[in-house]
Amino acid sequence: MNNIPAPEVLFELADVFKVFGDSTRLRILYTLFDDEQSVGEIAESLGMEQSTISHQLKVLRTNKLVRLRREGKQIYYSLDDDHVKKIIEMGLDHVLE
Amino acid sequence: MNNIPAPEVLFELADVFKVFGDSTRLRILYTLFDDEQSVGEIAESLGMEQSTISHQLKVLRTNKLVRLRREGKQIYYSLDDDHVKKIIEMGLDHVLE
DNA sequence: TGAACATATGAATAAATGTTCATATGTTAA
DNA sequence: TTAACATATGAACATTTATTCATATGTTCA
Repeated sequence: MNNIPAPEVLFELADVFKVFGDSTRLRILYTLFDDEQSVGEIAESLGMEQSTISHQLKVLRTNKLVRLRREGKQIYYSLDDDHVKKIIEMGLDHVLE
Repeated sequence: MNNIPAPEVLFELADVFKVFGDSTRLRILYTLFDDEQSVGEIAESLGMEQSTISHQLKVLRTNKLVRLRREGKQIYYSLDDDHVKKIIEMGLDHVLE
């Protein structure tokens, strides 16, 4: 796996890491580590504007890091797959070493 | 591991991912996957300005993703540890899935 | 010492990005 | 249908960031 990936893959890869590269998005992801939460719950729990959370959830969604489920008026977000946790764990290992 | 890390850890974590979130830096890291390279070699191989590479190597160095070794006039850079490869592999898995 | 070379660095600029405010969209219940 | 609520979205603004150019620093060799 020593070759540089094709440009479009490389840009996608950079984009994925960019998504993890913001503390607000990391906090949102951590909030979803245990179980799904509605937009309002996340905003409340992080003490941030609903709008901010919504914008960032869109970024997370676009990059397939979270998925959503509608239930009545609320929309519940959850982590999309296990990569998310693993990537964060890897990063944390590096920071804490 | 369900708790949100302390703010300063969180910011560090975001910073690390930020470093991976740029295609130039990813290309530099890939260039170093096999073995060490001098600044000039990297610049040449990527077809970019020496100055650009030097600036980005500094970012990589600051975040402990690469280390350097001086040999005469040249400075050879190499990956600092295995986390680097692993983190990139994880990201790639996510992109390619 | 001085010339040649390799790398680093500072300032400037353009582009990307996170947050806020205001408002739109969509859902529920009366 | 309308009111109330939850979420999404667009525009604006401030901040961050990647690249370039010019130049400084540091090393080798004559």
